Amino acid sequence: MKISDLITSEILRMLNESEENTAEIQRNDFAGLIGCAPSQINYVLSSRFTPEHGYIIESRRGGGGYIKIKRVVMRKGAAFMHIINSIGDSIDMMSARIVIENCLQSELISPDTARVMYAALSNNVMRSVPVILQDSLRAAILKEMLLVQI
Amino acid sequence: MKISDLITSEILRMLNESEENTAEIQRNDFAGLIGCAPSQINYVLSSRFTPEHGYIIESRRGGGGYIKIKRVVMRKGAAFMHIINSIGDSIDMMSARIVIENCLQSELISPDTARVMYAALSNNVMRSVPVILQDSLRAAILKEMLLVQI
DNA sequence: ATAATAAAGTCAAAGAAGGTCAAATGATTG
DNA sequence: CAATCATTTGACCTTCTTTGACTTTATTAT
Repeated sequence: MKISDLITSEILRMLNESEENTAEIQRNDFAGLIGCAPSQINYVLSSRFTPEHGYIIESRRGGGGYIKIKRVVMRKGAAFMHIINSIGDSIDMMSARIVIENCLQSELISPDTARVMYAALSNNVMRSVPVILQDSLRAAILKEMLLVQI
Repeated sequence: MKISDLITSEILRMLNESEENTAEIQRNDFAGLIGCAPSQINYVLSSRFTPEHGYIIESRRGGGGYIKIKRVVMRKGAAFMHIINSIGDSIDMMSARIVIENCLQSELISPDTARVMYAALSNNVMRSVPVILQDSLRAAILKEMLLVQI
């Protein structure tokens, strides 16, 4: 019964139906169709269709305005390098989860591998080092694990 | 009559009734139904529905949040638990390597999984924490990763 | 050009969950 | 009986969602 999920799945449906991996919407109309505040479309886009998730957004305001959501498809090596570079020296658990889910969804890694990754980054592990070191440790572990996937 | 036991049996009932070996609850509603503090649900989950017990928990916060309890089939059970228990709170890299090779030999884990494990325990990772913490960190990571192999 | 109109963007507040931790209490065992 | 272990509770924290008021940008009609 979550509106965000409805919006998400509707966009995904449009993307799947499109030959171009592109969905184009009119924000206000779309919001009216779903039955939500227009700004909620922005919320969904910025929380689930970011470059980290593998999407590019393009839009125009004013009369005849639109929002275009493009799904980008990369080859494995390039995709991983991109992901690894985006991690940097430090990452919090939320972002790490997004990275793993994204890899899983685009089938860059198997569910088995994802589970091992989650395990290596779990709270139980993080608890064994001081809080100040956790984000950098998490980044180090995640990057190493992604590196061997290439 | 212990409330924890009530919660436990209620969850088990839901699992048994489910075709998917999955129970999904709304923490606050469920707590209200049972008549206990919401946080007690967490207590029960973390004391009786852990990976060691053969369950995987997944949850989301915020509006429309939920807790999903999945029962997983333990196919490797006993031998595995023995290995995990033998690790203790601290392990050096040589011993860790032996553990992984052992699991690999006995086909408890796949070569892919072994590679991820080695990555998570690599020097690059260890370098990000003080030397005194390295052996305990290594043990924590290894145990968590083995635990999800069950 | 200007003004009116038609989009989309931003941001912060409020609401809706679940998570954590430690203190208090209760149960078990040596 | 003391010590340890398990349970219960509540206060506080973090994350996710929803909404709406206000801003910015583009187009169109005057």
